[in-house]
Amino acid sequence: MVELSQRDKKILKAVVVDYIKSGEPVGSRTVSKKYMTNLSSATIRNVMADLEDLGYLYQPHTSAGRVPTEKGLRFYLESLMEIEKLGKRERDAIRRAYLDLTGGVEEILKKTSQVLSNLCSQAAVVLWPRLTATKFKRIEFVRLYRNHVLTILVAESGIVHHRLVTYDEDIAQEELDKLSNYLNDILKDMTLGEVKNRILEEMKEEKALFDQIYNRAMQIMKKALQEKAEEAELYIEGQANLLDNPEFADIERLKRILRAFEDKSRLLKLLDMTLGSSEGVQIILGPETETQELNEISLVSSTYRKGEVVLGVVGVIGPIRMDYPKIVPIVDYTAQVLSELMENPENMDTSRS
Amino acid sequence: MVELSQRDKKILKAVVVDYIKSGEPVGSRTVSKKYMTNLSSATIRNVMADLEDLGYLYQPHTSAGRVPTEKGLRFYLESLMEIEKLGKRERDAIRRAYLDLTGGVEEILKKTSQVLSNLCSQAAVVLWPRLTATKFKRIEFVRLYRNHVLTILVAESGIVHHRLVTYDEDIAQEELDKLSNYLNDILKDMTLGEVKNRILEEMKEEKALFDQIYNRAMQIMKKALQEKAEEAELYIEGQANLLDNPEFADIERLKRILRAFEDKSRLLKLLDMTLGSSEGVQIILGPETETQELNEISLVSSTYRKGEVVLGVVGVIGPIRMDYPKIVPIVDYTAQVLSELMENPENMDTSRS
DNA sequence: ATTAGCACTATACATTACAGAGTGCTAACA
DNA sequence: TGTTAGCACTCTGTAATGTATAGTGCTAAT
Repeated sequence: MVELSQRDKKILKAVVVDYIKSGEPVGSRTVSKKYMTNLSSATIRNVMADLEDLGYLYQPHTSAGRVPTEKGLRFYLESLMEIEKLGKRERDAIRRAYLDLTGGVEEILKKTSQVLSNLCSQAAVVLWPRLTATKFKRIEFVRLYRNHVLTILVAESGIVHHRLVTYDEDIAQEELDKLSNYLNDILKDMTLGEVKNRILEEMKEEKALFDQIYNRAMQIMKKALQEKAEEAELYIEGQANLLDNPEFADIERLKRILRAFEDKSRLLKLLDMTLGSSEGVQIILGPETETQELNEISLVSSTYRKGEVVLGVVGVIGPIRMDYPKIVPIVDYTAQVLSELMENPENMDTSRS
Repeated sequence: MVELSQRDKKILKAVVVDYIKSGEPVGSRTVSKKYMTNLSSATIRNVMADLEDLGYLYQPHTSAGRVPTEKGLRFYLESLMEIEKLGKRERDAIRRAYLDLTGGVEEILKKTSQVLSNLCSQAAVVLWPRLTATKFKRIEFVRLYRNHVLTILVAESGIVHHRLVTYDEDIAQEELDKLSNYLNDILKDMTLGEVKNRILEEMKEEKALFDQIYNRAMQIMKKALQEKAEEAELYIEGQANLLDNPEFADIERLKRILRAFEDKSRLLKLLDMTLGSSEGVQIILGPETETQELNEISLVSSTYRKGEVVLGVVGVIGPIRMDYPKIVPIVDYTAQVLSELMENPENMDTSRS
């Protein structure tokens, strides 16, 4: 593998930057004039031919300029990109967006997706806090009708999960209240991950066989906690923004992408990939996922946290050609602000005054 | 206003039907050949010219065929359309879709939007049961942090509304439990509309000034019931289906429509219009709403009910040129099935066996 | 009242021509 | 030896042109 010289990198960078701006293949003349006035277009041409041989650039046809390949883009993202610094004005705009919210965490998350999609002029996506990461606050059982119990699970963050479970006996509301009281008592201050484990564990023990109340409580609770794969655990916002990108003028392409959005499971998988990652912004290029449907888009994302615990993911989805230097710091900062809000929800109110 | 002769109507109908099928202006020759073999194209031409003068048809340019105007379409829908009968196969398909659902009403509604968008190959929309129409089942208060109470309202249908309210005093969880117990007691068996009225009414009375528990309960309950205008009270499904319509090949048009969908308030208003309507399917053509954003689409909708009480609306959204004879009965039947399910949720389980 | 026939018109489509942008290569230059 | 000017070549996009097609309105004949 040949090392790129300083000059090669500079030219590669110029091509990527210009391509990101214009969306069109960039020729040697453009690079020479706009980015490297000390070199002639002929020289640039030679270098670009080399870069093409090395797989960083690609030529749509003989007499066209060059377009970065996935490899070229990735190299740019890793080593060449100069992230813009976020201006005070933008930082304020992001913070201010949260000021007049009165509702709970859901509202904050929804607002976040709006902020991101507006500021970046692309689609934005927000993955909800994972159940396992948040703390248990309260459980409530409501008998709706025969054999059917509505379970309402409240996380410490204020997020509410509810679920209708069936139980093979019909339990009166009075007894359900006892069960929930019991559970509220013993599950206090655990994370939902711990809750789940504990329940699975204790159901194995003999005690379950003899203590009916205990047994029922555990059974219902277990059902309440079952992850429903279909559940919409994410917001997508600003899909219409995607239409502003010239690369999506092609209807067929657009259709593929919108369909991918409707079936949220694929996106979930994508976002899950970034959940485990370390701090900071991550960029996933569509082709890297090897998922046909996401081939033409890319994701700029970051996790948000409460203290050290990763809760979820926020990100921006757009075409592979995105204005990364602008978007990366926005996602970064938004995720930070969101983490602060998660840490201390009362902030929101005090900052209003 | 001149009355249309039988023949005029037949020709108008032919134009509309053919236009709905093909999406292109239909000429006299086509009508003569495909729909009225007993008449020559010249005769048809004369009639069509008359229909144009009367405002039922419109000619994009001198040498093109005719396209129905809004007036023409409306006339067709009211008096000429022959609704197709829904085959047993389709009826079964709709019923079967609900069989394997385990969750509550939300899941049913979501499924409904999927069913409609699939069967009609357009976007589908489902308006949730209005708060006021459903019966109160239970209220729960959870203290999240200082001055912040999470209120959880369960309707008899199993729909859960939750909301974070602030209260100017910090109330301990023990007291909140008392308050909710009190409310659960006195609000039993009322509809949420009645609940709201009763609370507003009683807060005026003097009792509120003296009885602190009573007072607090009412205050918080009132806040919990406040309709949040922004709340997403509807599902939209199958937006990508719209891309299959040739009329939406134009990106600009598509953009306008997707933006209209993102701002749900406009759609809500549209659906509200049909809420008050009598039984059966209603069709609203975009231009009739006089809302710029909805100008190019139309809505086929029906209410769904529990007994005599109208709960919400289901519908199909597509281009003004839609296959109404096919879609109307689908919407109609789906709304019926949905009403049955609302009436008696246990149906779902029994039919599974 | 209906229709055949004809002149007329607008669109859609294919063909052609041409300008523009870009390349690779060669030869000259510092 | 690295850089550059110059030139022939290639591909695309666009504008201009001609032609086929589908449709109309009108008139005169049935």
